[in-house]
Amino acid sequence: MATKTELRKAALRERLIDAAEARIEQDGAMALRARDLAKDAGCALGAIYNVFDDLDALIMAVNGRTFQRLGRAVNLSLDGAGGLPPNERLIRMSHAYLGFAADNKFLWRALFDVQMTRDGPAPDWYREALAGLFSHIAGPVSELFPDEPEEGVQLMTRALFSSVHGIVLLGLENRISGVPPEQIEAMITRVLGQVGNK
Amino acid sequence: MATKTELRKAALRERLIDAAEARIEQDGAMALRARDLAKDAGCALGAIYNVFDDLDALIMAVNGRTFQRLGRAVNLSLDGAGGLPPNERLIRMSHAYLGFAADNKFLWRALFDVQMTRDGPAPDWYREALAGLFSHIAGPVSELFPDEPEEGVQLMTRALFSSVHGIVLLGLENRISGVPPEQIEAMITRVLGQVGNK
DNA sequence: CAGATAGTTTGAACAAAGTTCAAAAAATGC
DNA sequence: GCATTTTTTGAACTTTGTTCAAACTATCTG
Repeated sequence: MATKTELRKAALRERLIDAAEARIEQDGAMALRARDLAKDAGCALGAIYNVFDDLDALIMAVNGRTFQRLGRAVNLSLDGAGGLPPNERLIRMSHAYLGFAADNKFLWRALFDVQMTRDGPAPDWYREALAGLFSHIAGPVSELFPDEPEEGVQLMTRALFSSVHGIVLLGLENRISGVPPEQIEAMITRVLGQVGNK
Repeated sequence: MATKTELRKAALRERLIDAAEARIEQDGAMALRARDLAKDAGCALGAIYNVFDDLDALIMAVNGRTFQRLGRAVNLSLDGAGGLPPNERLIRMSHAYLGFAADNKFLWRALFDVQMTRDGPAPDWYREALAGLFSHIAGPVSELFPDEPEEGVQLMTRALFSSVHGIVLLGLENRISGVPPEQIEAMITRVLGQVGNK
């Protein structure tokens, strides 16, 4: 049953995720402060810890939302692209990935940053969300390599995702390399354009 | 002139970098503690700040060393490989990159992690070290694409480095995906094996 | 409805951790 | 050998995440 207390708890949970999402979007996950969040959500400092184990857990909750949005963005890029050659579909998805990362820099980075801090394995839903992304890529890849066994397709899928991820990661990191978005797009296109050529 | 004081300062600097390197290698850059370092180096807590602006600057000094070692490792992989086809040379370098990252996980990660925390651009020597890595890749790439203008070669070079970096990054991040090293190697080989095929 | 009991929320207090800076120690100059 | 400058020191300050005894609220019972 949903007691009054449970409802309040759920509402607070929501408000905290909202606040954390806004703050991460603005300043990045590193800049999250428990006291700021409590103010934003209109609750006591300690209340955060009645709802989340720690701030990392709260960031992970935000990551859950971000993963949903990322998945939708990548999916959307395939709308009406069913007839295109697999190469082209891979490029579209990757460009969508780049676009999402560029538009949601801090939120997107939080997706991969937090994991590095933690010790244990990522939660199940997290691994599943990543697997979901992979599954979209596996389609075109298996079309590109029809003779490849299942295992090889999986490996290639993972490899291509990682490649695009790396290009986006270093491309957006303008402290290190700083490349304009059109060039990042061009890099993806060139690398993926090669794939499957005999 | 090298006064006695300056010599001591230089020696302390060295000891601090040694200590920080050892600690990062063991537990990662996140686990660096100013008080631990002071004990390790046999100096006062405040002495760290006479020699480095802050702990980030110390980590960057360690990164300097790590970059040197990484550069040597990648170079070494080309020893006696001058006659190999460019594809093969790219694969060798990338495998060396993977090997270094796997053997120096925390130190290698510090190379790219710290930048994300900072605001300003990376120091000159850092960008130059990265450019040095790129330059080794540019050779084989321009052989693979002889008709490509300089700019396109640079773009492709950056793209390939980023791809390999992404594969290594996600491959070693076993909280997220956890792939055995041989498979990471296979992923690199497959992606780079495609490059340049017409 | 009042009082007792169980559950919830609160924010002051605690425990790190990076950084500063007045005072002590050391080096240098005369 | 004293005075002055420079260097080194570590206690103190600040900022954080996190805890937990106390205050508060809700629920139950007669």
